[in-house]
Amino acid sequence: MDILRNLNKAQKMAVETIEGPLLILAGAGSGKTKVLVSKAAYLLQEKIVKPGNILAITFTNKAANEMRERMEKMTGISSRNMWIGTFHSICVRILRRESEHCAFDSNFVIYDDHDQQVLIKKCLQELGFDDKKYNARAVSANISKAKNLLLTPYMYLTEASNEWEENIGKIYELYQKRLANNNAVDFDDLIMCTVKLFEQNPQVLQIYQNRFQYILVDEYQDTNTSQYTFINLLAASKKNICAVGDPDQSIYGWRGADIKNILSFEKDYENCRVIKLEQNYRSTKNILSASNSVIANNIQRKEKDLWTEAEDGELIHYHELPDDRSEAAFVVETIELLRRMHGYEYKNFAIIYRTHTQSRVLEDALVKYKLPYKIFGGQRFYERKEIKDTLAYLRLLINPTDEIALARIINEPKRSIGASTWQKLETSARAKDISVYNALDDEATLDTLTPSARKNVLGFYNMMEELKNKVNKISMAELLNELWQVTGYKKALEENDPIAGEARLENLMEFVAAAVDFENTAKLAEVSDEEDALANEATLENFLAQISLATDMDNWEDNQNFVSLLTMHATKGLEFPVVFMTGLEEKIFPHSRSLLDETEMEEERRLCYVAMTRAEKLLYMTRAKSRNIYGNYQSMQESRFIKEIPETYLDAHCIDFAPIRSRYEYKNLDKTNHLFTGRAKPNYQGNTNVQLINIGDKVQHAKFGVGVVVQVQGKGDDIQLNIAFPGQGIKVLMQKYAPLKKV
DNA sequence: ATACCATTGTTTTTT
DNA sequence: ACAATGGTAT
Repeated sequence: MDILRNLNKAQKMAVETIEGPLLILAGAGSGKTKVLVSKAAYLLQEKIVKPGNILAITFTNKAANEMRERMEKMTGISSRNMWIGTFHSICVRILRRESEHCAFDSNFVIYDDHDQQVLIKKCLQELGFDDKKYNARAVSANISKAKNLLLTPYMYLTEASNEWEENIGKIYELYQKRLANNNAVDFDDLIMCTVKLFEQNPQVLQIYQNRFQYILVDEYQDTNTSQYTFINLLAASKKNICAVGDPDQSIYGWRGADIKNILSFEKDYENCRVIKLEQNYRSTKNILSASNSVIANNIQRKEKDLWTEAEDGELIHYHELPDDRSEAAFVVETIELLRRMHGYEYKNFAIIYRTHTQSRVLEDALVKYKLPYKIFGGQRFYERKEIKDTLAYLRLLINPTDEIALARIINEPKRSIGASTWQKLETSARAKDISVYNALDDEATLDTLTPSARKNVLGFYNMMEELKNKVNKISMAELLNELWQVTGYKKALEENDPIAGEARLENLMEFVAAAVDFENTAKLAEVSDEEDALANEATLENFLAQISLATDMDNWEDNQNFVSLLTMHATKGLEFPVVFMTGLEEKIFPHSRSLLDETEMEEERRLCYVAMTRAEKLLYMTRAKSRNIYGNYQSMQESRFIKEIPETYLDAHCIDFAPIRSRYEYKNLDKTNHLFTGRAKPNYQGNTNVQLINIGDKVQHAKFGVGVVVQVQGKGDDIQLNIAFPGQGIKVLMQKYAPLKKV
């Protein structure tokens, strides 16, 4: 019995307990993933459970992919029919199949954060609310909170106790209506709609209850009310639910996660078994002891005893630096030192921080030192303008009622369909109660436009109609190329901005690659999968859904060699030989917004615990005495979390200003012929105009065209160029700012 | 209709 | 410091 061989006693018991409710309290680094994978494998191989009867829910796509891969490797059984995914992806799948019971069609689109804000702003306008008092961000946070608690607009309005809440309720109500008009849902809807679907259609719920005989839930401590309800509905009949989590790692309270869900699991399920995994296989004794000391300061907590057989290891390295730039330089120099002297590789390092903004200084330092790195944060690739534009086109093709998408691209590239024309279209569409897209070829609507606008609008409409006919008939790559061609998008990129356009075109190519990849994977699945063909089909709808739910954490590739930069939240579930925790300062970490609230402070402390326990061998903690915030320097106090680590585990250093400072001031690095020459190629794409330009060179400028350099002044970062552009005279340009390219 | 400038808010964390 | 917005000039 291979599956059980490499497990300790508690782990083995957790795997073998398969009937009835089971709670696994898994401390950091206790082999949680291993247990989950083994359990799924055990069910399939030893208990002959069909893959289709297992539902495994993880917190991230990355965790889902990892589970899938490891399980297939362990058993050799295809996991294709097994439902593994995040709450969101599982719910999309269910909603697509059951859309007949819902307020939308099966080709619904998923609005991201940005689309959501745009729509809320429109609602605010429509209702005549002051968008200063009701800013879109705050409103969407409130709506999200309501949805996480499964409150419909009606319920919210009923419970509203003041004017603000009443108005939020009204906005919420209209927002839902507009979403329905656009055949769109937001992230929170995915879960809430599925729960409502189950509650209102017992016969549908029953189908899924019968199907999912075994349910595994990862990171149970981070479930919110709607997710909790979703799980409970599904598990209600068979009660074969296995929840895995660690209350000490609950860090998503701000997103509605309720730590009570895991704490009351035993009350929720009678005859529940509880298994604790307390042996840590990840970190050294010192790292573990230090982490345990910090988390012990939380009052609201179940005692837990995490231990390890590992050696003591080095003490926690704590360094105080004069400012944020020296902090960054220190981190980068230390990485390079460890790499050269102690045989670490770039991929062994993680630099982590509390907020994304902190990454900028660190990135600067990495660029200067020429280290390869990758920043993980949000959905950067899919948020690029050219990608979002393309997505808007695609969304419109499958769902013409999507007005947010239409508004985005109707005049992108420029087709002389401006704000006033849009206004007329929208007014007319509202009056006739049709979508704006349908108004585009409505005679009465067109009559309200100027002749030239009419021509442009019709041209756009016909173009889109022709593209629409090709959807799901030609390959994704063909469709994309055709789209960029006929819409003139590619041409506009090339012409308007030859320099930046090139990078954008590369992104578009990367997008094609992603599409082709999706198509291939999905086609593979179609062949082998009778049961679930619909959900895996290589359709544009499914491709878009996958993208909406994708993050750049998903494509984490272990074989690539770079330093990882990420937020503390994003590190959950990951581990690194060497971890740098930066910005250990009051107001940064713990964050200023949590200083006054004891509950929030405890969540910050759990976050600290999560971050510290990511480290296997070495843990560095750093802080700056002074930090650039909102553009000017502020003096910072040491984080309380440092004070909570007993001195016996700490090796503290304070690096003051001169003369040591120069060592950590990377500005002068080249001149002093420092020990680091940097061999690796950075994957930094930003400032690529570090090119040698001399008098007489021909250069291409984004706006002025081709010119000849007639004079070069200054040096280093401040090179000033005088360039003669035929017919436009001599322009004086700063090389670092000017969009220039040598020709 | 567009391009440019001034002003504003924005910074927690994410599917 | 920066991005996003809104207003004004072309």
